[in-house]
Amino acid sequence: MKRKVTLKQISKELDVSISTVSKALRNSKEISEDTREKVQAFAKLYNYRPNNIALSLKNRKTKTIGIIIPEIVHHFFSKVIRGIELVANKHGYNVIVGLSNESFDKEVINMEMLANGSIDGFILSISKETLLQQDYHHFNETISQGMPIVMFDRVINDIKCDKVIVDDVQGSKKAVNKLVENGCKKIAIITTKDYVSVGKLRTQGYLEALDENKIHPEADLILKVDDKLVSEDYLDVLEREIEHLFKSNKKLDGVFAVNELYAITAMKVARKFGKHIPNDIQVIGFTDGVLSKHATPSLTTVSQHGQKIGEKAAELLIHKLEHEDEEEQFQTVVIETELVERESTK
Amino acid sequence: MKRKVTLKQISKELDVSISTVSKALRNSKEISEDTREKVQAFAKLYNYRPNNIALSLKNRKTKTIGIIIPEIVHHFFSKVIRGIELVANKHGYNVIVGLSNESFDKEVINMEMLANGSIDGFILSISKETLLQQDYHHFNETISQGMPIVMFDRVINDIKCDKVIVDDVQGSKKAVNKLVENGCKKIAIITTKDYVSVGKLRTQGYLEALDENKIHPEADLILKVDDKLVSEDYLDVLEREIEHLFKSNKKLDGVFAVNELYAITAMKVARKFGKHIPNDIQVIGFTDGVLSKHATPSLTTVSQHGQKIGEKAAELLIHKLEHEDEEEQFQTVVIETELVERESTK
DNA sequence: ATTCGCAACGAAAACGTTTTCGTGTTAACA
DNA sequence: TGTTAACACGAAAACGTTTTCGTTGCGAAT
Repeated sequence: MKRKVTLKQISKELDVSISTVSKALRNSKEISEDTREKVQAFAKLYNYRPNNIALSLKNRKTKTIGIIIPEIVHHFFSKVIRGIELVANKHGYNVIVGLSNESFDKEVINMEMLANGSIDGFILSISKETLLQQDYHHFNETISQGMPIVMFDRVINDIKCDKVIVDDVQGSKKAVNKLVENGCKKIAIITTKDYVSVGKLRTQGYLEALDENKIHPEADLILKVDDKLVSEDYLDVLEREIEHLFKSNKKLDGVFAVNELYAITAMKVARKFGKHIPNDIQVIGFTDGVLSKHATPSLTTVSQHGQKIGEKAAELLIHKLEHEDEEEQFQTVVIETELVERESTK
Repeated sequence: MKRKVTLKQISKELDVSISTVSKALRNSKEISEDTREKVQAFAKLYNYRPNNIALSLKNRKTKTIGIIIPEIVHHFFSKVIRGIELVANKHGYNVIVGLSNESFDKEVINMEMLANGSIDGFILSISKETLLQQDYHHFNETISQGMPIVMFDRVINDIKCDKVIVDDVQGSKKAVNKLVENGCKKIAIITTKDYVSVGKLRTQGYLEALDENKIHPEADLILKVDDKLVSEDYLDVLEREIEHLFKSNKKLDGVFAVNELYAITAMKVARKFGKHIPNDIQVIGFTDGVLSKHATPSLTTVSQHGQKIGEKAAELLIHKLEHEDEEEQFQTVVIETELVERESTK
């Protein structure tokens, strides 16, 4: 087992100083061609690679991006990571991942672990618990220590950082408008409680679209599911609530669900009630995951372009990291959604 | 913007030496209670946290695990990551993720990036291209430099490292036996080309199970899909090949697919041919993902327990890292599969 | 003969820790 | 009074780099 070779070892071996070795390897003109070749040959032979940690310490840059997300077993988030990793790697950055598991404490702990020198900046999406408690001190603290943050998807407006979001309102309007175009008269929305910012915005889009189409919103058609507790029987609860929605609205002919799972479950319930999709009821979801593509019938969705979100977030962060001199100003980039039509609509 | 405070700054501020500050913070008995309290109060006030990079350099340990996987937008791999992250965090480790995207070059580059001091050890699953080329020098080199590796799922036998695998053969036998028990006479397998080790093993399990049940294998019933090129029309090709399988085997009544996508597609084709699932044809997949759970009909699968695989891999690696003195010996842990029965079988 | 400039290299600081090994002061003891 | 031991602290090395600032030797110019 041959340990990694260092400058010091090379210098000892060749009987020159450490500085000479370092300079020779970086092709400094200070060093004679003779010794330069000698050093480089030796380094190549022993497969010398500068130690990243030492470089990080010296440069006070780690070339590493920290990602904090609520959950990784999730199509949207993994797509975002892929996007981040793609552009990060292109710029010579690595990516370190922390999972909050939707918990405030884990979010804080993970951030503290990484903020102490391990990374140059954060890309994150806020956990539900944090959104609920509205305690954002950890974000503000890391920012005030000079570490930039880029938030995506689940963001908070009054935090001084770049943001990448989806045009949730517009996306929802596209969906609802489609349903209206396709002849739906009674359109329900299955959404989350309002503390989840994206849920709130999508609900808003739904309401605006109804308004623009001169349709009166009905409280009965708005189902706000509480997904605070991800318990074992979560799916059952969800299904029961949707069943209740169907029962109390016999004439329901359109459903807009703010995520894939809600949409799939709605289709399941519809089938249970003997409704044909899309003839009796049309369904549109949000987030373009595997489920939507491979469900039967396949699901029309508002696609979020997770990978593009990740790419943009990484670009923003890296730009900030490599242009620290520029005056501070934060932007919010909106990634366009796209309505992907499949079999669950006419 | 207040930069992170260091020992040196504290020492200057309180007019003591750096050593005194360090010792005071670590509650050394060398330091008088007086100065200890003074230092700790000051440190708390300024929210002092030791710099991870400096610690890494000093201790020659980063407390970070490098993960290299072919793809992150994949239920199985993200579950594994979740498992790794879980136990890594419990032991105070962080997790840094590199994606090979099934490419040999990216795998090598990613490993080199991380191997130069950034991490203490690797957990990885080998890319298809690497498996195809059979070039394993990068694994052997990192190992010979004293950096431990744990491989999971897609592994190579003759590399000196710990491995965590699924009992692919047994799992497949469970599936096929189930189909036989349920009365299937003509059972097909949809699998990958043999260079994907798990595909090969699952095919082997299929054949063994047939043999044990005194069923003659038929070449026509074995469909080996080439997933080397993940092209645009990959799905179409897959579908056509499966259609061909169905056409040339009219009496087909059981399908065992080595992954979720193949299984789902098989069900789709079956429906196209007017076959009812599970009455006419029963289908079993491998890997327990979202698709299986939420498809209609929901899919009976051989569950791999991705999270458990990740947990075990992390345990093995961390044990090796924290007991470097122990004599080298490598183990291969087999994670049991489990047949999860759903609607696609009787 | 003295100065100058250049080529080629080395010493040392710095990044932020921890730890080993002094060192000076004081109090107790012979 | 002189020795010793405990106490409280500081200096310095080490981890592996890069970079600034010497320093040396030597040929050329004055």
